[in-house]
Amino acid sequence: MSKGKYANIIIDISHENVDRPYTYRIPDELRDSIDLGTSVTVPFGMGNTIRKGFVVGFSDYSELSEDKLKFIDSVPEKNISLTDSRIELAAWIKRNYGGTFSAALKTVLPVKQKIKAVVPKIIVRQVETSEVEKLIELCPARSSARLRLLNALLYEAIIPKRLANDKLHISDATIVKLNEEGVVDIQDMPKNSGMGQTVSCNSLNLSESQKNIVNSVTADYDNGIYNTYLIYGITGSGKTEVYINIINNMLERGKQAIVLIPEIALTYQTLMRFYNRFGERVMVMNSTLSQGEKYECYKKALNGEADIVIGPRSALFVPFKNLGAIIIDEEHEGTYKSETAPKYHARETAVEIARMNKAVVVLGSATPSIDAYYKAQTGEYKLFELNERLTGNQLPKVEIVDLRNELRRGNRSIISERLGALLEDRLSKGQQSMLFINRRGISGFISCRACGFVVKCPHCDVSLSLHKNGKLMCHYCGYETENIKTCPECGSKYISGFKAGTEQVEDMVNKMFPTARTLRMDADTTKEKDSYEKIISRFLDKEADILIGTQMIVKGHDFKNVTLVGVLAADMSLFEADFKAPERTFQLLTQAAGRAGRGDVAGNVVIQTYQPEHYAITYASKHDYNGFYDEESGYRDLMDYPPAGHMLNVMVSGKKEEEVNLLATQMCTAIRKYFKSLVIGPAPAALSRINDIYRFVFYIKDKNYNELVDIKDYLEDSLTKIKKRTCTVSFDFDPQNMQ
DNA sequence: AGCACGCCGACT
DNA sequence: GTCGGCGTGCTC
Repeated sequence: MSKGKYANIIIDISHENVDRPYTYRIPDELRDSIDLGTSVTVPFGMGNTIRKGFVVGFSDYSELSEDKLKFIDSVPEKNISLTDSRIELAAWIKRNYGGTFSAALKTVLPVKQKIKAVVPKIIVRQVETSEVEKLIELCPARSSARLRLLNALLYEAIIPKRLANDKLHISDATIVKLNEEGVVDIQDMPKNSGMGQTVSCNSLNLSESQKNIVNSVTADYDNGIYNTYLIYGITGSGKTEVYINIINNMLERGKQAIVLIPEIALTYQTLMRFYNRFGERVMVMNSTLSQGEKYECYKKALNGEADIVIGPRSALFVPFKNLGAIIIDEEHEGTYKSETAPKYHARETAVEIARMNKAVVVLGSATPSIDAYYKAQTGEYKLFELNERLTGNQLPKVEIVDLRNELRRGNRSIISERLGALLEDRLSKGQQSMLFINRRGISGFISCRACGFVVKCPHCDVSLSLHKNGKLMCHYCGYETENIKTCPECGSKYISGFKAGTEQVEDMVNKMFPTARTLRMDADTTKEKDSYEKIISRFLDKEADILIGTQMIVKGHDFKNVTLVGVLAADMSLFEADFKAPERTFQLLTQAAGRAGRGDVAGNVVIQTYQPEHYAITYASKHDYNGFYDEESGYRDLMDYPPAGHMLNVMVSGKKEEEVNLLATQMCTAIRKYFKSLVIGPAPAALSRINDIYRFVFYIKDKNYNELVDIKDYLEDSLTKIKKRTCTVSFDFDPQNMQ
């Protein structure tokens, strides 16, 4: 980006009221030392208080007249302080994932929300109550707020400031006045006590292969080698214990660690294992944490009050001073990719943060993402395997049921004869079952219930979606064709979109087994706070025989009494309009299968599908990750899909359809003219209109990621040259879901 | 966050 | 009228 006449500066005040760029004039003598991300000091506010700020952009003209703009005050000596490294990180995120600089800054730095106090303060009474009584008598009747506070101080020697502000409606001005008079003192809320007991290392009962991982990682670290490691370990092979021991070694070296977990998988048990080992040195962040509470976590990290943070994607940005390791559990999970701009991937960002801080990254999964395993194959990551179950129990028996045969035999229900028989058997034995209905990709693909044929795009090899206009459409390239009434393969008229929800399944089960007690878990039944945990614990307490649910039932939980898992329509996720569909299907099926027989009794898994010969399903049924990887990565290579190549998804949205379409088309034309990367589209997005905002997407493919970054920079730069812009443009690198 | 503006009740 | 507390809104 070229330097303009003015600098856009974000003021370093973590408060949303001032969280926007301000335009400043650049003094000539400072012009050379000012760049994107430079920290500067500027006069701010009516009193022209000198404050710190960050340069987040340049512009040539301003909406305000020039005489109203102030000059940048100075550029302080460039010290590599923590904030600077955060800016560097924000710059990296902005460069690699697009979006605004302030959005990147905001992902990296916590912003204080409206009501939340950043530092909880307390008001401490400094005088005797008799003195307070005198002050109340002397208090003029107009000083109502002062009176309220004094009255409260008669009863309480210490009042949390937030309570005084919110509940007693006393503004800071009143409190400050009383403070100046020496009546009260304003102090920080005291910390919870008892911090920092050290925990001795006891890696006693690690298996040989577990020890090997811990020792190699630690030895590398001690030799100044900061690698990224991928632990491919089947469910129950003890990955958590490996993480704990690596972290422990880091703590012994005075380093800190970040542990990322997919939101839903942070179970009470996992948490307690960390607490038992590391006590109060552990901070937990969950997704329900407010910005203010996140800010508290960041502060604790800066003050050295904690050494370990466990949390979702955003925990990555906890600013430890001596970061030693970043652990990413269930590395393959889609939640590690941000859905809002900047759409960063936690895995790649973790690797970058580790590089900046000289730390190691440890990834773990029972079904590694193709991306990560690919990098392990090329040597970019170091691979470890854990392939024995510590408890020694066997993997469950997996059967595939061909739903096309069920239809032929006249069974139109969603539950096959075989699954029905097994359910009955488990009910009679008092054992529990889980029915998993794969809701992913439910939107729109057309398949034949007689032969399993799926209508696909002739150019992109993804399934076509049924549009409201009654036509079938490809969301990659915009290819369009008429909907079909009969199957072109077998002539059956049972060709349509697949419709089945958890509710219908529950009704069906209740009809088939009137005595069975069922529990349902899906987006509807888990809306309320804690309802997810409630359903899980009710099922653990054997309050139900059958748990029916969407993907959320197959993540992470150990149900000792479950001996049967039924996957109702495995291929649903297989044909969503997305090249990652087979990968996700394989992962889901493997996880679902892993839920059966975790106790002493061997389990059964029934996978119902219209596509029994699809490689994602056959390899999952054989517990064969490597077989699946070989086939899938070969396919990605062939199509230049990630990780073999890279993709950039550009979404253009705006109120007027023609304008959006025009801009998207112009952008595509320009890229085709100036770059040699392959451009696909534009096409209307899968959700082509949301709240009367029209959305068009196009894709750019290239072997070289940086080529895509250049295209993004080019597009962003040309966008700033458009005077009146009515459309917004957002970027998604190597998208998790196609739009 | 922190400063000033202006509203409003109270006192001269 | 004038003084001063206290909430509100703005800061390039």
